[in-house]
Amino acid sequence: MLEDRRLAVLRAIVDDYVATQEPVGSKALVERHNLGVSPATIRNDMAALEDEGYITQPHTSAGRVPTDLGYRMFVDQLSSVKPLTSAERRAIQSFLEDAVDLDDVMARTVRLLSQVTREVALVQYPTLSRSSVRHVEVVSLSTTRILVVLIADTGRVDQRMLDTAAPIDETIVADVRARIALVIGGRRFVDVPDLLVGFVDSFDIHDRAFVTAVAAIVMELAVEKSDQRVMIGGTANLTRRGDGLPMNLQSVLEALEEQVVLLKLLGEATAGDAIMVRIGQENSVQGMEATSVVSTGYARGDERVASLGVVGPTHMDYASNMASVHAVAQYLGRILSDQ
Amino acid sequence: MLEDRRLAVLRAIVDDYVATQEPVGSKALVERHNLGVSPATIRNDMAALEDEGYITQPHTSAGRVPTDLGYRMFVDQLSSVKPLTSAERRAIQSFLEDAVDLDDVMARTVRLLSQVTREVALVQYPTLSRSSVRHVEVVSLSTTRILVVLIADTGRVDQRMLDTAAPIDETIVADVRARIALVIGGRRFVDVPDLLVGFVDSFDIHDRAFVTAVAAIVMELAVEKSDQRVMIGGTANLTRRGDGLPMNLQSVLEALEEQVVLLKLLGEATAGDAIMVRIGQENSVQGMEATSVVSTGYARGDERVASLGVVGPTHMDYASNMASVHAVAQYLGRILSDQ
DNA sequence: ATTGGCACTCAGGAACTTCGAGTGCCAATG
DNA sequence: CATTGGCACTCGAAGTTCCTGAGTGCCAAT
Repeated sequence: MLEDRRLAVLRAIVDDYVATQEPVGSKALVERHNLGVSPATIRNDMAALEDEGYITQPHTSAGRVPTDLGYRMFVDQLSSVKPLTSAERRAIQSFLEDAVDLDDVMARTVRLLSQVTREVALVQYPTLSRSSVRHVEVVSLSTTRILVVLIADTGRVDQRMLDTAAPIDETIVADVRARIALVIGGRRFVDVPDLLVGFVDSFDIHDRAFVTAVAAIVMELAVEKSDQRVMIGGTANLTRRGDGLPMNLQSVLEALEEQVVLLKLLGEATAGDAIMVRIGQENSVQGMEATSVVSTGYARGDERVASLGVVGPTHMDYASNMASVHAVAQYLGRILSDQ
Repeated sequence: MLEDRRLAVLRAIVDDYVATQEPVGSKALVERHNLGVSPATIRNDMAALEDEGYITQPHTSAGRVPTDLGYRMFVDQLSSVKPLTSAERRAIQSFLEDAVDLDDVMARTVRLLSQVTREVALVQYPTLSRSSVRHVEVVSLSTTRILVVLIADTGRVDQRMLDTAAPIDETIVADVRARIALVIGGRRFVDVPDLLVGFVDSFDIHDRAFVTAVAAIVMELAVEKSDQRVMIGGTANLTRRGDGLPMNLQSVLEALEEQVVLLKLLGEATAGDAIMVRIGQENSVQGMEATSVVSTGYARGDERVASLGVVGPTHMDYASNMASVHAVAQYLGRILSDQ
């Protein structure tokens, strides 16, 4: 009972602080939320919450502000993800389904997510590893420059250039193209390295240098590059908060320019459709100590292919952002799967 | 003689203001630059310059600040583009030449340009129209989903998905692929629409719906989509300037999220290797009244293929930014051309 | 455990003052 | 006539002081 009210108080503090961005005091609390007790009682609870590390005072004689730990507790208490309104659902759906290609789908998703949450949105491209090779193409751009293109059945297209020391004959290019297509066409990306074992040996000794290079590139494309790309949008939302300096804008913008950082933020695979929330220092990225990340995976059919999420200040509206991230991930998965 | 000194004064004012960001007064001017006259004389000149609209006072009893017109005059006076140091040149070259594919080249260019200038950098993807079709691919991802891929001899790869009403037979896909490759393979992108006239008619009546759709997509890829992509980087540099509010960060960030805006900023084709400078209100984009753009074209071989440039506050260092933009454009052109 | 009462704290804002860089104008000068 | 030193004037920025009120912790009473 007593514990229950403490939690309610914490929840109320987070709610108010997220809404107003100002430290919240005991009196304001009892007014806005109808807890059936007096301010003095709340003060006792607040003192206790402060002892336990959930809230803190910016300075004596000011209200309380949640700590990272407080937000964590708040988020963990959040049981059910509140569903979106049907209008929102419709908007999402119709906005996404007009996309013309994978790039467009990703771009629309980023834009959608950033607009709905009013935070910075991140969307990772579908991983190749679980999908299979729809087509492989080897094209010569000039006599010493070859382009290797891999098309996945998700519609994702990756390419890589290769500059050769010696000029390459067109017939060899055609030969490599045909044979490599035969070997890996229709196979899963994860299997590509195994399939290519011994591939080089079947070629004339004179061409092996070239073929080796091509095979290496195909493997790189199939494995390494697979989950490297993250699209970002809505950075303007970082400036939205009233000039308060909850975080260092410069360092956040800098961090967000690094693909590696974005991947790190989206985090490792989460099980199932769980929504991951990383609060403040929980994400260990330099310069982003004052930001939180809400992310989740999305699936194509049954298979989880990548992640998406939003980045914002620790005092974000976790409940609604979690709902939005969840919903967008659902719809994105649907768009990628059906049709 | 008199006019000469006025120009010198204007130049000095711009120099100092760009360096310090603070209104510059007559006394400070004569101290920092050795104009051989007294502050009183400078004051007279400044009054004249103000009458002509080149400078202005934020308030009475403060120094002068250049107006857009003042910057314009300053830039127009800038005759020779000062060359970079050899160390800079080497850095640029080595940084760019490690790129593995076109995306990488673009990404590296953006990063380079933003780091060198410490401004926001924009780089447009090479236009297709002047280059030719290296390869065209039609792949079925599922029975009702077709992917069309166009590869340019610049190494640029564009794709687009097509969802069909009825399932499409694989043999037809192969047929279309072969025939369309025959028709447009090796031809210039600009000629593609002409070449496709009558293409559909050579197919069986039952397949025409599908073939028409594919042809339409190919044309779109070849023409419309051709110069739509601009890569951006270095937005963190917007926050660099001491908290002064020379421009509305939010609106600038918002504007920079729109591809269309970026294209508009880079502007129409400039003749030759001229460097275009748009100061303040000269670029008519909503929300970017307080920013300037320095841009130029870059060429692949002899043909100008696209633009790149930087965006920053009107009080940017025009001279050095122009030099950097010019140099990066040169090297980018070289990387794209040779090898 | 809860509550009303009460003294205490202290950031933020208002009002006021000071300081000095910078200006415009004018009379003097070569 | 362009240039210059002199001089009175202006006014934003920065510093100082004071006040207010939201908010606190503690205690005695219920």
